[in-house]
Amino acid sequence: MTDESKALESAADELACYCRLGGVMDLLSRKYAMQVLCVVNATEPTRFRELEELLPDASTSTLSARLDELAEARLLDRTQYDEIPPRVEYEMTADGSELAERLKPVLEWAGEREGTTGEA
Amino acid sequence: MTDESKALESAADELACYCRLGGVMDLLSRKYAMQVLCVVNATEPTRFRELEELLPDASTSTLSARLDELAEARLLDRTQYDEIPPRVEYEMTADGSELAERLKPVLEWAGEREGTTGEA
DNA sequence: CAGAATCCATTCGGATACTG
DNA sequence: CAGTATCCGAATGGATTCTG
Repeated sequence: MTDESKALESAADELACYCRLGGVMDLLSRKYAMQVLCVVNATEPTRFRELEELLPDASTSTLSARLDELAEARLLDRTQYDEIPPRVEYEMTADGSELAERLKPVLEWAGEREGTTGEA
Repeated sequence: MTDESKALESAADELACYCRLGGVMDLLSRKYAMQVLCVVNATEPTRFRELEELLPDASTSTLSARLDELAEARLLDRTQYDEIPPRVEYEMTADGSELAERLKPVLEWAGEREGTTGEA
């Protein structure tokens, strides 16, 4: 088998996959989901308050929802310390970390593009 | 300056960016947007019909909407040939292609994860 | 501090039908 | 073939208020 046909085959495999990404992609498509992942990945252990400061446009409830979803999907871990005042920390799971690394180039691209394109 | 402090600085830069990704991320967060980008990137020039076959879960109107948005954001180009029957082809712009390449690892990860995680 | 709960406007996306 | 137009229910996210 030639390299070329191998390349074609793997392209076909990828394509076949693209139609069945369901669950995870829906999760990632929710507002700030990718940002949350990358911010936690870059600052872990991360507290709720930090997240709010780093993503000021996101509302408390949205952030909270995203955190729950990502934790339930085992992309990140939530650890609660019963102190006063209460403290909660979020950290990446191995899976979440892997995803965040792959997400980074995308968000960086998005960051560079801001302002680059003249948008009305 | 040490490598370490450089790393910290760039981490800070990245973080500062994550709060201002607005527009593009909203675009990418719409349903099937990332898939469309990657499918076109892998099959260009791509016709509407192909897209529908490769992403059968997406409705005509959703696909159409996504294509419009991505074209308007100059992530892909739309070329219309006035033949009978009509033919339209979508291709990546340089920008879109760059993004699609960065998106690929993410979608691949998503593909591998399907079935891997016991989801109800 | 770290959310949970509630309420609501808006958006999104699917189905369907129609067009050049 | 390649959409567009319309309609509508479902889901989403923001604001606000309250709690352990």
